[in-house]
Amino acid sequence: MSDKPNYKDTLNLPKTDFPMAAKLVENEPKRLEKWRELKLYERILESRKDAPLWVLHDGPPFANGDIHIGHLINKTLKDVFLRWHSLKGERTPYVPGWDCHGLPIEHKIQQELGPKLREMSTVEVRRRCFEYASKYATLQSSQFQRLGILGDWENPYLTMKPAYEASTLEVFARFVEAGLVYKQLKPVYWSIANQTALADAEIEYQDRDDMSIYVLFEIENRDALPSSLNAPAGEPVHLMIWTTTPWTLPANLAVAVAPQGNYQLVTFEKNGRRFHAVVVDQLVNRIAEAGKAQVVQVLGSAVGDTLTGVKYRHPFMDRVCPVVTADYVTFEDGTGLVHTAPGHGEDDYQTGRAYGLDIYCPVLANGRFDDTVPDWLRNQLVWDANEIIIRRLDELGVLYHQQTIRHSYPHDWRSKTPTIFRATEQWFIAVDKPFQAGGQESAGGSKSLRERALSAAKDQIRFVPEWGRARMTGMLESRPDWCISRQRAWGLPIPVFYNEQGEALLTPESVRAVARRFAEKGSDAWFTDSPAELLKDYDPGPKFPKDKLRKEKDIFDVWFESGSSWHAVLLGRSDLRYPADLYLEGSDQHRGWFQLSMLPALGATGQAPFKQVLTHGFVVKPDGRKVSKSDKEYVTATKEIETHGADLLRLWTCSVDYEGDIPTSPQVIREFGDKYRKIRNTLRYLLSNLYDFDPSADAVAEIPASSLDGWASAELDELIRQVSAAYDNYQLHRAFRLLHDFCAVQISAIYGNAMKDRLYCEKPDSPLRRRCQTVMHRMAVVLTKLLSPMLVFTADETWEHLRRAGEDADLPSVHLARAPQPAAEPPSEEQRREWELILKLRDDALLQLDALKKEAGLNKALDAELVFHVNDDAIRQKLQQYGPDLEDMAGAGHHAFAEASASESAVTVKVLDRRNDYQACARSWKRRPDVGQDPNYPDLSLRDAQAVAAMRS
RNA sequence: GGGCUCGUAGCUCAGUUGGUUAGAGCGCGUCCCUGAUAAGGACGAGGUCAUUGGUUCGAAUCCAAUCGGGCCCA
Repeated sequence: MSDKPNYKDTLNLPKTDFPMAAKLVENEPKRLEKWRELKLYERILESRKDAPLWVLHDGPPFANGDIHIGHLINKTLKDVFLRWHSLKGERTPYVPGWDCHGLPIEHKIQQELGPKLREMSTVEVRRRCFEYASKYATLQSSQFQRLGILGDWENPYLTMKPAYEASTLEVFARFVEAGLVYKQLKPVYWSIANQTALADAEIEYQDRDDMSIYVLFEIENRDALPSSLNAPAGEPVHLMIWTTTPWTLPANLAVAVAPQGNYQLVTFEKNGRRFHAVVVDQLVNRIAEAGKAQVVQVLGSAVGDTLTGVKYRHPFMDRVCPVVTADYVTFEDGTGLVHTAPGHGEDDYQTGRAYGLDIYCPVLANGRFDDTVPDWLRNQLVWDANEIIIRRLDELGVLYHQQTIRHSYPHDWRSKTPTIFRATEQWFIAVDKPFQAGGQESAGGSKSLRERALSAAKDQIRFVPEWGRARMTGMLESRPDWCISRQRAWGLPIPVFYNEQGEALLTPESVRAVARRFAEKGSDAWFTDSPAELLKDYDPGPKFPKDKLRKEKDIFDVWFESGSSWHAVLLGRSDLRYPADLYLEGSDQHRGWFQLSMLPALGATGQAPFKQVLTHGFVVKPDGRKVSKSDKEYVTATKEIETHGADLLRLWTCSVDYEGDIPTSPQVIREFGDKYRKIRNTLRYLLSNLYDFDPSADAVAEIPASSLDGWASAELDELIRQVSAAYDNYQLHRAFRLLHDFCAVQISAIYGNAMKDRLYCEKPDSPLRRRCQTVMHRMAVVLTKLLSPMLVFTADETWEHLRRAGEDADLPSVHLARAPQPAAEPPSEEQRREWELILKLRDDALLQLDALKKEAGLNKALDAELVFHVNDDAIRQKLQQYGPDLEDMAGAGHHAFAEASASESAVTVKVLDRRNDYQACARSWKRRPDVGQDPNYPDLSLRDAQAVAAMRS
């Protein structure tokens, strides 16, 4: 220690227990415990029980595995918006949910059971699935809670709960009532090995060698051919098609052409034999080459559209079929004419429906042909049929060419065998059939689901971002009827019964009868109870004797269940309301949950289930590409939370523009820690300078505008306005940046830095110091509140270290507080210009200080003096009101005024090195002319001398 | 292949109805402070606004095409 007088003890140096290191990982769980004891969620709702409701309806994640980064982003966004609305004083109940039924869980259980599966009953398998889903719903619940998501975690909704199942059936009953449910054949992936339908998720693509063939179909009505083809009189004319699945030819019911394609009638010669065939112009040469044939001549051409009306005779089935047009016809392979079998392909099926063709499928569940085909094919396995059919076509003289190709082909992922497309009976909801919604005559009259959905998307829903509307509209325009049946065990049974004649019993009341049973016993009842028990109080009439009924085997598409959540949750709970204010999910849900919630809601009530739809993008690697689990950039949500704490992950989520892709990696998140620390340290600095400040006793009522305090106060008001607007518009990254930059610039670089001298050196209760503390205290309160939706843990921690007054005084948590309001109207234009001038002078001074540092070794701004050259009395008087701000804003020791020369602008600042002119005050380190003027304290400036004297008296 | 969408400094973001040398914060570099100290401050270097071609007196901003991503389909 030096023997110079040490004045450090006489300073009001910052003091606080608020630690610099957050130790989030260690401390967050303790705070969760505090909230639990406080019953924070219930308490917040209670404190807003008469306030307007704001309802966000949670989309149910699948109850499978740990939460991942997408869940983290989704739930964080929901929580932040809920908390913002709560901060604004609204009542924001939040009921989380889980999607529990479905294939992934059923598969998992099947894998676990292995061969034992065959010995188990459906009910036993379903019980395992139930346990599995319960386990993961519980696990994810705890992980979400660890993230700080506030909600009714004691009473979440699960789609497999009996009450929920019954509610889903009620939605179905309304569809039945509206007359929109029907049954029809539709091709699905079919595993011959397991004799079962397969979902998309059960398909894996493997390379396979198949025989591809070019086949000639003879045209039946030659007079329908466009004359521009110049078909030669008296000779047969053919359509040439190409297929890699010869076994589907018996089910051929049409040939599709591209409506805008340019087709030619070509005379080919192969092995000395001539024939005329229609093919697309750009493939003529490739066809000739492939078949080692010559193009003798091109007879004529015609556009695809003009070929409709042409009919051809099937080469070995007794039928005549049409030429149709389809958009999916391409000219990359084949002939430009596509063999169409509506019972054996998705595209073919759509075309078949469009043209009113049969959905004909002569293939049985065991992969063998039925009796509707010629003798020579009957009972043949489709794979064997390939060769038989090719041989037959050759014999008939209509096989132009055959060659082996290797292509990627869908396989059953369990048996590893190739699948086929096979038409089976499925249940549908009609989207184009007009109906009366839910008995509400006023709700749109007699319109179809599609019309209602399009109209709702057009002008009844707000989309964030706005382009969601276009995306949803496009999907609604093109979507086919909704196929709601699945051939699975783990799901909600479709409550249909069949009598001995195979007629279906499906009425609103039969569905409701089953729903009542499910509400009591859960949907397992479908597998344990008899039809008579399931229909207990319902009389289906003489056509359907209860003791002779057979139960449907199909279950619902899980989307029908999650898409009915508005009914089970929003209408089913008294604390919520229908429709919801907001649905918020990833942008993939335009097709998924958003659309498939809208359809049931419109079908049952005529009203969309949400007023606003918000979507967020997906996580990608820093280079913008898709991430996979094996990438080093893959982020494991649970691991990141354990490493950095939830608040950091939450803040990071709020910092990115979620409308687009979200670049992420462990490194990105780690480096983001700087932003958190900046905010935390700024809060800590504010708190540390408020240790002796009691807002209810020490606050200064008037903050003069012409002061840094006035400027800072106005900046804070502006921050409140802008952050509030950003939250209201769901622009979290904007809110984050405003808050962060306010900490970094307004407080840390400018205001907080400038105020050090007076905070530390003025006597504790000096007006100047108290005025600054008044502003800083408001800053701390405002920042804590505005940050509280994002930094739920840190803001609450800050709250505890903050001495509070008024309505905030007794609140045990910041999450019970109300949003901050600006203290004053926005400043006048004139006032704004005045502050701009002050900050401009500050910038000038800092540049000069930097120059002096480099040129003269002036390292401490306190050794410098700012001299303001002013040639305007009004400006001088204005500046003088700023007092010590004029030196403190640049960290200088002293300031003075001087006359400006006429050539200079109204006011300029000159920075002077005063190391050889003034003494430095031993206490404030400010170098100024008044040091030593008080004989009792020869080493102090007057201000410091008075401060020390006051404290020692 | 189709629908929707994105592409501004190393990173995260601003850039209103087209108008002076394209901004901020962070990071980085250099330096300062040591009374916010595993903190704080100052200054500085970074961009052919994905590319190309149009419209215009003038375009990051409007139009078209191309390239490269993403989501959903096929």
